[in-house]
Amino acid sequence: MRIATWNVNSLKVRLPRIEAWLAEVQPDIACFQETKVADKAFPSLAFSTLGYESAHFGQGQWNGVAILSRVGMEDVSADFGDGAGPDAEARLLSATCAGIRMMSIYAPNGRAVGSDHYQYKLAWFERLKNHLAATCTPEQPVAVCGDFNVAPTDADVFDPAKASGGTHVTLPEREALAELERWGLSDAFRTVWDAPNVYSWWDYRAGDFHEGRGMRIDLVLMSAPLVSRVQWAVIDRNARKGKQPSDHAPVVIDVAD
DNA sequence: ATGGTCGCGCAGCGA
Repeated sequence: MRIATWNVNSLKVRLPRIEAWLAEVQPDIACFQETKVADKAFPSLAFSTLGYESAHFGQGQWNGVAILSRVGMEDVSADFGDGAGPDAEARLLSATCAGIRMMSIYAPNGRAVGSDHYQYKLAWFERLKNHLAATCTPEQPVAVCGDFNVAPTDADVFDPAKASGGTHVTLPEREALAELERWGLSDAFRTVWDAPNVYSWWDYRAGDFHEGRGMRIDLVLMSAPLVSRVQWAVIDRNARKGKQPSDHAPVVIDVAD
């Protein structure tokens, strides 16, 4: 079974590339982030034509997350299920596909260390941990996939001192990730590859992609019964090349059926 | 050292 996650940075602009990518890579389950469309504008027909059921949680111009599956989709749930009310932004969608509790997440950027947005980011991760505890257990197959806007270690950043104005690499952000791991999740990519300087996002500006200046901030976190099934992992750099790419590349994880 | 490009939507902000 092939599981993928991709921050597409606008479903509308990216749809032709997404369709070609689905046909080529053939994921069984795909999570998308930053769809930037309202639910009524979500192109579910384009995906059903390719054999996928789909669910979307959007808000219009910003944010928005989706899950596609060709191995079934049940118990779709938008937003947090921690009982603390709705988030102001569309950043979390959950569904069960082939027995796996899938979550497509788009963590807040944080903008600047210490800003209100940075505090919202840290609070958002706290809610994600509570959402996990309230809606599933680490003893079942769980995959939290998406744009975490956190680089787990300095090996995941081209230059920690220059990275994104200080955010994405701070101790509190990394501690928020570690909290999710303590709950019972593992970074699936790192179970296959330990090489440094492998990235999933590169700024559009200044030729950063071609110069190799990026960060690995798109992650697939899996619970123990699922991560034990991992067979292969890759970040699909080809999807970052050519005309009108997203600034993120997909992360693809193969697990035994 | 600085700024650089996209997407949104039509000015300038967010990433």
